Amino acid sequence: MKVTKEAMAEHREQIITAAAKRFREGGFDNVTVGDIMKEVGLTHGGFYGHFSSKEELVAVASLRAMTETVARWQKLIDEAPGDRLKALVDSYLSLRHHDRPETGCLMAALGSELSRQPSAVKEAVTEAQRKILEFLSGIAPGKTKALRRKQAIIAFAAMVGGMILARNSSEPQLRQEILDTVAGSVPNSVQAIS
Amino acid sequence: MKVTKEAMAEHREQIITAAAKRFREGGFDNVTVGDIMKEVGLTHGGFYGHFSSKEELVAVASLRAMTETVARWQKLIDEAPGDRLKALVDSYLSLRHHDRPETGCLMAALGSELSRQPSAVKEAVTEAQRKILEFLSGIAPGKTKALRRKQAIIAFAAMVGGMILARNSSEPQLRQEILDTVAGSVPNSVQAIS
DNA sequence: TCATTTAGATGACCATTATCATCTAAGTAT
DNA sequence: ATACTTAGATGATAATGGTCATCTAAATGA
Repeated sequence: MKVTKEAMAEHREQIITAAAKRFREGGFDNVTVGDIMKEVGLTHGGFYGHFSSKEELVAVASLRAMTETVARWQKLIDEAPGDRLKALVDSYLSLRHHDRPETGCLMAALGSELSRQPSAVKEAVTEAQRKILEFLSGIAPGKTKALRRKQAIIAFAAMVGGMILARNSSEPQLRQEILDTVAGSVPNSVQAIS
Repeated sequence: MKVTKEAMAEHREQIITAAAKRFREGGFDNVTVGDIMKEVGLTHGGFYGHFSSKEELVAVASLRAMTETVARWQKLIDEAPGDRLKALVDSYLSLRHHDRPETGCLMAALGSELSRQPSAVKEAVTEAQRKILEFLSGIAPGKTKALRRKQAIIAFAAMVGGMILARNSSEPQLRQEILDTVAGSVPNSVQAIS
């Protein structure tokens, strides 16, 4: 069953997209090549025509997830009036994001697993992380560039940590307390170090 | 080869301790029952005399790791002069902790995997998390109880997020920048929301 | 239109692992 | 000491999952 060149390219895209979702949802180890291919509507064997190994897909899909996220953030702040960083933080630390790791931030969904991946994966992620910090620096308030950079780092750390803590709280009340408290603190904390 | 009652209890402890280490080092999925038993000096089959399943060990070992951490923190602040929260944060966001996930904070080492564990595990972790927040509330500066509680949550989120971001930066420079920036911010951010 | 190329399907292989039944030798209670 | 109990060793089992060789049918180029 050969397929158009375009169809093949599309399949590749679909595999990456599906992987980026499923990995964030279930973790790299618990999602199989077969799972992903089935979701795309193909069979497991065809996978190795697109990627040389699952590890390669992990790298590509991780990058994809982070790119998606920045794109979503960009759209969000374009529409946000007033404090753009605050709008972003509130959206990040929302129940909606909490409930949907599969379309959310890669770091919050897979942060601890990522750090154990082979260096090829880690390097790709490092690059993407750099881009995220640059993006956040761009919307952070602050007089100097160095200050905005600091604010970006602090905000991102609080966002990722806050979401991970919230996702590990089975009590809805505690979960909400964490989300609200961290969200409420970020803009303040950021202004405090001026 | 039967063994003394005390020896058996000790074996159980050793299994939990080894598991708590290996899991933090390699992730729940990548460490096998056999790996852990081998580290203790026993064979894989004996495992099921101590635990009903690997899942049970995951829960017990997670709890153990968090308990260990709080104990270490207690010891640290007992010896720390001055700002206790700052001392703790600096120690947490150190290169030493960065390099040794296996003896460090469970949330930083396994945070994203934990949230996917069955509810029995998650509930145990939630309880431990509560204890950690109470502990941090106890050493946070602030006039009112509510304020100290907020500071505790914010600090913990920044610590966990900061360490995860650092562990995902393959560039030593970026890594150090993240650790330093987040560490430097926490006490400030905490005072800012008063 | 025909020959060539190749994306994907099929099926198998092999390694890994959680789990368990069975066995044995060493503690423990009488 | 003797009989009973049981922790741990051994080995098996069944499921899972990454990878690849092979096949086939459709697309492409001449």
